[in-house]
Amino acid sequence: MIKHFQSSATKTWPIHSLIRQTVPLVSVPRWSYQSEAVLLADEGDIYVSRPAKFDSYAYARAFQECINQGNHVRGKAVHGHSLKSGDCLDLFCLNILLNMYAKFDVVDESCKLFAEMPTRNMVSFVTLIQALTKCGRLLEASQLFRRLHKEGHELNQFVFTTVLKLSVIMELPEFGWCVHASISKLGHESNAYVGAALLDTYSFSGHVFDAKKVFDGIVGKDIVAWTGMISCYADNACAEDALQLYSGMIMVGLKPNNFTLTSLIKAAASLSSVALGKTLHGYSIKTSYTLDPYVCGSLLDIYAKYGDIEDARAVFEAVPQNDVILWSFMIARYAQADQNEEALSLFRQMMHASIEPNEYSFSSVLQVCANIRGLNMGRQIHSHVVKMGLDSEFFVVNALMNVYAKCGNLEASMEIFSCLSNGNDVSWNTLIVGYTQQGFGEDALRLFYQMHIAQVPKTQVTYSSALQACAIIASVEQARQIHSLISKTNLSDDVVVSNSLIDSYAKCGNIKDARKVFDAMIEHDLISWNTMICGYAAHSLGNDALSLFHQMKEHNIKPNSVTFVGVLSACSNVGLVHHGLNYFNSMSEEYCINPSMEHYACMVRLLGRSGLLNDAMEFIDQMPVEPNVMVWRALLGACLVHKNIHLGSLCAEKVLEIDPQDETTYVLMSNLYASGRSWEHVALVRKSMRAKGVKKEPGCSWIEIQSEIHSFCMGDNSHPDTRLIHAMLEWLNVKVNRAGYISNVNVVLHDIDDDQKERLVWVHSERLALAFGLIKLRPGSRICIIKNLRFCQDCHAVFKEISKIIQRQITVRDINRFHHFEDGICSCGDYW
DNA sequence: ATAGGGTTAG
Repeated sequence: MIKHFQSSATKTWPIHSLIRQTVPLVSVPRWSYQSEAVLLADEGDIYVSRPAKFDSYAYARAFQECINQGNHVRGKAVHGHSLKSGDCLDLFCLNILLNMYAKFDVVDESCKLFAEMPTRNMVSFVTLIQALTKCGRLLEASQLFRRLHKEGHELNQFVFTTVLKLSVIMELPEFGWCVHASISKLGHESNAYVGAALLDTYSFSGHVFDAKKVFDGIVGKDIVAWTGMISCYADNACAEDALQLYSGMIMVGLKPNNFTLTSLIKAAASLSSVALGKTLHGYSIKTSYTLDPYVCGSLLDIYAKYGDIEDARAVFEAVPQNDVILWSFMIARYAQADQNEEALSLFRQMMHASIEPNEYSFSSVLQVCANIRGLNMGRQIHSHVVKMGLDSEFFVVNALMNVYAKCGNLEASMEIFSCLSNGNDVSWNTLIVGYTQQGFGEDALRLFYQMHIAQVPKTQVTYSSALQACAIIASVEQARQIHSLISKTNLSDDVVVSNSLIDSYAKCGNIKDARKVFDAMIEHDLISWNTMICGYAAHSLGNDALSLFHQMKEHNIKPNSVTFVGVLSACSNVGLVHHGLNYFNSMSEEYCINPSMEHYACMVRLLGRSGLLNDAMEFIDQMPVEPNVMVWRALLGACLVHKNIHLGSLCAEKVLEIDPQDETTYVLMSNLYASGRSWEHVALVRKSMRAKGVKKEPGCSWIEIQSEIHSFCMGDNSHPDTRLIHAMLEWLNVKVNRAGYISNVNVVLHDIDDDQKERLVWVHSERLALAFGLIKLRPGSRICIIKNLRFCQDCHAVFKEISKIIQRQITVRDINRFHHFEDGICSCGDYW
């Protein structure tokens, strides 16, 4: 009550008149006290009764004060008063008002004012152009510049810096270069402000040499000019020049500021010199520039990319954590390093600190959801994103699509995609990669062709995932079509795309075409060599794989872990036990590569297949790590080939101890018992499978006829040509039997009479596919069949016979490898 | 008196 009274009492006293009196006494700088017009606005209507006439200068002071204080409401009130009182505002004052509305982000108000102004000068134009540039209305800004030019206003340094900045933001450096001509003509080139802006234009378009010419021409180079040139070098892969220029700058006695440090750290990053980064970090700490978010950001960048992510974390912890960019950056790096828990915990902390996540934070945390296949968390964040209105942000949308795709919910991913008004290449790619990774090769390829028809530009990612899709369904025809599309683009020499082509041809059964692509490549990376070596290994071309491995070493390419998986499995496919052991030992001795489970499994397979079952067992005993399912299963496979029931059941026990649901093991075990005709054991295995709810995946094979995939399941009669197929099978049966072949019906799991068993194997999916291929494909051409499981033993033997009888090459890709049949022999040497 | 230059993340 009292307070209120006192305040209203003060109000009745005209303070501004008091201030006017005090000014001469205490000589405060002119602009530091409140102007009368501001007070007038604050006091409101009280002064309306008192006729207060203000001149334009008073209003100008008032507006400027409101700008400085960021007081939006007051600014508007003062403007309102001037309109009501009819006080005149001259051009000078109106320009400040233009600027005020621009600063308060009400550019529409600025535009309105600009249109209503009785006259305008160059300052009015410059102010509005800047305002429009800042809020992204670039077209209007450039039109305004044209008008300024047409109306014949003077072109001074301010105009030039403004329009140069516009040219960079519009990504039209050519526009900036045209302006350069006028700048030179008017002699503004040597001005430090104009020079720095010009420098930026050239730097942006990568014209380092022209930038340097501008820099050299600047008279009285200040820290901004030096920093501009340093940053130009740093941005355009001339890090050494950046550092050299920096020492020149030190020599003329200038000290780096936060801008300079940011560019220098960036240069250090492009040299991947963490040591230099650390020196600059030290200097930044001394000068407190680490408090600058930009300096901090570039330090985070260099540590996370080339050093230790924990160093980056330390930088992050040492600064005030109120910058969403730094948070997002840390989260993104953790997500990329697959440190998902850390990324999530930071995201939670950020929310807790009431820092509003932006599109970057959301896309990073969504990447975490994709990494950990966290569908529920992804959904939660999705709704959060929608609430914040960020669901149309490009990166966020693609990250969301990626989460759903990675979690196997391709429908949801597709739904987001179909809601996009214009899906760009990344969203198409996300979808194609999603379908490919979930194993839906046909859907992925359908999308690829839709993308092609929609004329969306295709990238490295598009082609490699489409080729991967071809590999899944083993469609060599479509791989060829995509290959011819690629050869018409500038990606035909791309290493990643070429590597995908090699892999795709190899997986489609066409190892010769794979090699052609390999030979045609201008340069090979480690992946090219690995892909080719592993391709040869899968095709049992062990000697080709090993000779390529030696060529690789001659080219001084250092093999990695994957190379040795290829090399060792090549040895195991062709039974090179001695070589294999040598390569295995050289891995750790020569190349410092620790053997992984895959390498151990390769070795067990190598020893086991060659009949050295005891050596294989000994090898397992000597492993420094606990063997996993893969290793035991490798030995079990060898036991099956060599019919060692005792060791085989031991292996099976080991596998089922680790993974009681491993269906392959049950199948292998029943095959093993069946081969020894111990039907009670087979029955036990089947019982145990039923008890544990393990089901045998149905055998399925497919074959491509004129770019169309035909698939067959065991005993499948659903194909329209089923009658023809069965007639063909009957014919083959007679032919094979006449050739003296006796069916190895052990492989059938059921305890039924041999006649029935034989009928059962004659409807195995691989035989159906083969019969269909024989009907449909050109006589004499190679037949290529894909199977989802391991090749059946009996079918394998029959395929060998058939290849001899009909004198045709047959290729079968099973879950592990390729089998090339020719004239009664299989490339696998009957070990698989 | 009013307008201007350079630096961080996919």
